[in-house]
Formats: sequence, C-alpha cells, structure tokens
Amino acid sequence: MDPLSITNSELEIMKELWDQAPQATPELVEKLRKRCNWEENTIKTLLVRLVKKGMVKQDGPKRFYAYTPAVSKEHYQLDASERFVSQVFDCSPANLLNFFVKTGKLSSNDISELKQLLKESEKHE
Amino acid sequence: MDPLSITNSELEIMKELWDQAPQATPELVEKLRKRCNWEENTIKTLLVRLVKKGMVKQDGPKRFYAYTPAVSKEHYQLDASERFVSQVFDCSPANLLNFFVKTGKLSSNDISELKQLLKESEKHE
DNA sequence: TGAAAAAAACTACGGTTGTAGTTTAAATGG
DNA sequence: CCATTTAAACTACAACCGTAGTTTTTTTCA
Repeated sequence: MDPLSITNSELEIMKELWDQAPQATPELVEKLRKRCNWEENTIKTLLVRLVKKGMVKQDGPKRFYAYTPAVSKEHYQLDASERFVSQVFDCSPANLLNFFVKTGKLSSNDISELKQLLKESEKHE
Repeated sequence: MDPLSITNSELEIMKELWDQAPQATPELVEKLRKRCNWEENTIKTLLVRLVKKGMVKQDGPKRFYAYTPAVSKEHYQLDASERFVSQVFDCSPANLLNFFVKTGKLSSNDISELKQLLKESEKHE
C-alpha cells in the first residue's frame, strides 16, 4: 500500500469527516468555511481531490453527494506516525518518546497516564 | 519564528550534515550520490535551496565552500514534532505516545527505557 | 415557464518540490 | 598559455498544492 498522502489542507477536510460522517457538501462547506476561512470552491476542490485519491467515498444521488472517509483516523495516524518517525527520528519510536519526555512537552497528567499505559502494556507480553 | 520547512529531499542533506560538519561539496556529493542515488546537480540544487532558506551555512572561500547546519537536529526535531502532533494528534503529545504504546510499536526494551525516563522526569517537578 | 439559486464540473495560476541539464567561470596540468 | 577539469550558477520542467474563479447543469420558486 502506498503512503496515505494527505496534504495539510486536505487533512482539515478529513478531520471534519472523521468527526462525523457521512456529511453532505453544504454542511462541510459551512463548517470549513468557518474553521479555515476557505471559499466554497476551495472546499469542493479539496473534496474532489480526496475522492480521486481514494481517501474519501462519495455516495448518494447526483447533486446530493455525501462524503465518508475511506480511511480511518487510526489508520491514517498509524501511517503518518510511521513515516514521521522514520524520517525525523531515525525509525526509532522510543527515540521520539524519549524526546518528548526530555523536552518537557508532557504535563504531569500526561506522564501519569503514560505510566499506567506502560504498566498495562507489559502484561500483554 | 516561522516553521523550519525542510522538504523530504532536503532532509537527506541535513542528515548528512548533522552527522558531520562542516563538509565540502565533493564529500557531500559522494555520500549522497550513493545513499540517495542522486545526480550531482540534484545535490547541489538542494544545497543552494537550503542555504537560501537559512537552514545551512555556507562558509569558506569561493569554489571551496563548506557547509554546516544552521539549525541543530534537536531544534528541527522539536519543531517538526510540534507540527506533527498538532496536525495529526490534535495537539496532544500524550495522545501520540498513547498511540505508540497501544499499537505495540515499542519493543520491551523501549518500554523499560521509557519507564526509566518517566521516573526521572518526575523528580524534576 | 422563466429567472434565480445551488450544485457540480472545469479551468486557472503562482509557488514548491523533485530531479536534473546547460552554461559560465575559475583553476590546474602539460 | 591553452585545453581540460571542476565548482558554481543559472535554467528547466512536470507534478503537486493552496486557493480560488468561471461555466455548465439542474432544480425550484414566483
């Protein structure tokens, strides 16, 4: 499977669809016009591109299309994370996490959550 | 400061420079030609672009330039991580880490290292 | 039924990126 | 000092991106 290449702008559309789907054009236009300050045509262009890429499904009768993600948020996150880690952190997830911990980007709340997670993940071994 | 925008190809050059600097054109060409299968001119073009962007410093006498990163690897990683997390993980680093732990992308070695890190990071509170 | 509104399709256009080829200028070896 | 090598500069070009504008088709309301 080739990389799920979604551009930054397209990603904004995906987020809206991951949040709720299916959605028709007018709803999407409404929301994204506000959230991103885009013109209607911009939003439609991005939708068309996403459909062409196979990232979004277009259903419903002509003139009343409804859009649904063809790729789940989780799947995309996994793919993007892998690419990110391999490009920026030399393929080492631990390296990335390490970095976050060291740079103090985590709240103490984050930290205790993480500890919990790690504890649990050990049991699965 | 605006985002440290380095493209994928440019990043390959930066990696070489982060690994060792300064380096002159012929060395860089030699290494990158092999590692990336690029033509000499490709490499030089990328160098010029990086210099123009202020990501790389060009020193030395004309015709014998030597290149040095103007941005540290750590700095770039921090910047890239922040952008990544905010775009793909809704601004929550914990969210990202959580994801990695859950998807089992960490070796048990990674996990114990992390625990250690977390333990230490608490002391700094 | 004819004009206005709405949806979709098509077209556009400058900037960036990947990936070089071509030209010029400088140095060096014979 | 001239031919050759090498470094650097300049030019190229298609695909992709951000961001729309314009045209066509369809529907609907007065």
